[in-house]
Amino acid sequence: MKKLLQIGDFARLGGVSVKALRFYDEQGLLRPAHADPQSGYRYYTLAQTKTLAQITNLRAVDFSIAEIAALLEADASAPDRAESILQNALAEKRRTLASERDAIDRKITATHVMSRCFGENFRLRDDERIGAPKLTAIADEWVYAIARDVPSLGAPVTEMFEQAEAEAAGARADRPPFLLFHDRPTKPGALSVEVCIPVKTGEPAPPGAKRVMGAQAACAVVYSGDYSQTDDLFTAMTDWMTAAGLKSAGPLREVYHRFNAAREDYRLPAKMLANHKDDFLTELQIPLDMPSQPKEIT
Amino acid sequence: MKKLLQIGDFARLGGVSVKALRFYDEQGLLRPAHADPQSGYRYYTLAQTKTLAQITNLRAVDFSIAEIAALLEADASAPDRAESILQNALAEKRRTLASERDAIDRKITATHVMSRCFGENFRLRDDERIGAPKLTAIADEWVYAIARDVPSLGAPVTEMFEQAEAEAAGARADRPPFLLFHDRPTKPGALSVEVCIPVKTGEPAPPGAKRVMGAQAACAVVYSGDYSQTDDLFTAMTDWMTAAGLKSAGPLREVYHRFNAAREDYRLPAKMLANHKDDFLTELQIPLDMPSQPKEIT
DNA sequence: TTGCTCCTCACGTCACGTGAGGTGGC
DNA sequence: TTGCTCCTCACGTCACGTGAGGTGGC
Repeated sequence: MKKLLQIGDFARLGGVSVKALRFYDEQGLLRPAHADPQSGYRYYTLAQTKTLAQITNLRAVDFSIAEIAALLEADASAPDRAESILQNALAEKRRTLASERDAIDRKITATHVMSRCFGENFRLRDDERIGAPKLTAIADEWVYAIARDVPSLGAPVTEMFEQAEAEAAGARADRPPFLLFHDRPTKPGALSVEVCIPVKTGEPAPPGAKRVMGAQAACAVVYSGDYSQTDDLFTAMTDWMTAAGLKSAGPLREVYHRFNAAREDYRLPAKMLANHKDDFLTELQIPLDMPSQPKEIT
Repeated sequence: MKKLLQIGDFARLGGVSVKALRFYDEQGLLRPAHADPQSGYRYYTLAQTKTLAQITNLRAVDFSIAEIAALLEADASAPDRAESILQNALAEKRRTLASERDAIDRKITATHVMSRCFGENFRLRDDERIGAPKLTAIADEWVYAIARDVPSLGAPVTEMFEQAEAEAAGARADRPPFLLFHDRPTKPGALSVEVCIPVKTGEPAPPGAKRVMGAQAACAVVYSGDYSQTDDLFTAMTDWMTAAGLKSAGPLREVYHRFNAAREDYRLPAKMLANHKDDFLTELQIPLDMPSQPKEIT
């Protein structure tokens, strides 16, 4: 005759709450060995500490109730394969935990960066056309790109965009085009730039498309109005970054959220178009060099 | 005249969802610069990207909405103290994040331990009086303790418990008493044991009480019935631990969840008492040496 | 006029914790 | 009989995401 434990005793022995046991019952993870149909009282056996230990051990390393249910199910229905199923699940959980730890490390680094940024109070200048600098991530993008050395910005770049938009038209994605400033001009005085038109990323990869890498961290500022402000703003941003102790890593990016397009046949969504330069919306992004080992900074 | 942005545009520029902006409005974190009373449409200015950047930056390092609200409030109502308030909040968040990272490290270690334990399938032997071994933490405890070298278990230890219960009676806590086996007997053949009666931990610390340290990880087995099984079970547990690649660190602990007490005046709660030895509930706990650097184990 | 964007509810998330109000068992 | 334990709802958590169903603006 097996000894039956009341839910409170079983909970204390197992180091869980009575509420948790009722929840596991409801979820089908751990049914009491006996339940009084009259009173509803739940009774458990010592043998059930095995299942409970499996549950608490798996919960302790962040398995969800659903995952645990699947593992217990495998244990019951396919005991011979259960071991390898479990080892695989543990190995994958390890990878998940490792990437969570990396995410936390990045957050710790970010607090150090913010400690210095906030001293600068997130203010570049008192111009209502200019937003506040923000820390952000830049996603990788599939784009149709044209790279070229140009003598100056303006007309030559516009022409590159016209060409790229026309060629990308069929596969164009709904995301804003941008310009990369590569810091290796081949002729003195020339600018090395690359125009990028985001394209749809279906299978297969669109012909002629390439992948442009983003950045885990970047400093970004949005501004409205014409492009004559770009130079000044870039200088202000680098000053601000210097004051905040940040270093750039990678090419400057100018993103055109709202801009003027000469022709109708680029199939641009209406939200990207602005007829007057006062309505332009542009963003400058500077990828940041985030220290990967924040431990010594305090 | 300030340029007003629709919620969708503002969301895209800020890298957040429209739903998030509505939520921040509702929570009072970021009210739109203008709201059309007729249509309910929300409109934002570029200047508001500053507040949005503060929100997203703080969210990115795990500040809650309530914490951010408090920080923004401080920024608005006490601008001179805001900087130091923020630096303090960041420093504390850093500590929180660091301890979360440590917790994740411990979980990763635990997955390695479990990889080996599950191979042993959490089964010691087919005896329904014996529960499954589980991994658990042992909490620190305030106890009234008596340490002594005894020639054997049984009567001498019972006497120590009687004495300790009697002396601790007034301050006794509702937790089970336990016995520590110290592995440094002073005479050959003698056992060095310490009986521990948990006491209430009010202020001030109870007279004569001492703090017994727990363990971050331990292997534990619950069994019912009399104490003649202890030796066998301890051997089985150490065998199981060896097979699972675990090492003990610290004194064995025997916890008496349900036991026989000769006298009524110890003020023991009824749930701890058992008149017959078949109803005894006892737990053996072996503190574990958890490797703190799991990185090299794969 | 057609799309597109916007609006306000209402509900779901995840693993329980926190009562409320009532009953069963020693 | 008195406490204590147990029961079943019902609701809250946290920061939004996911529709449903409807309206406003270019």
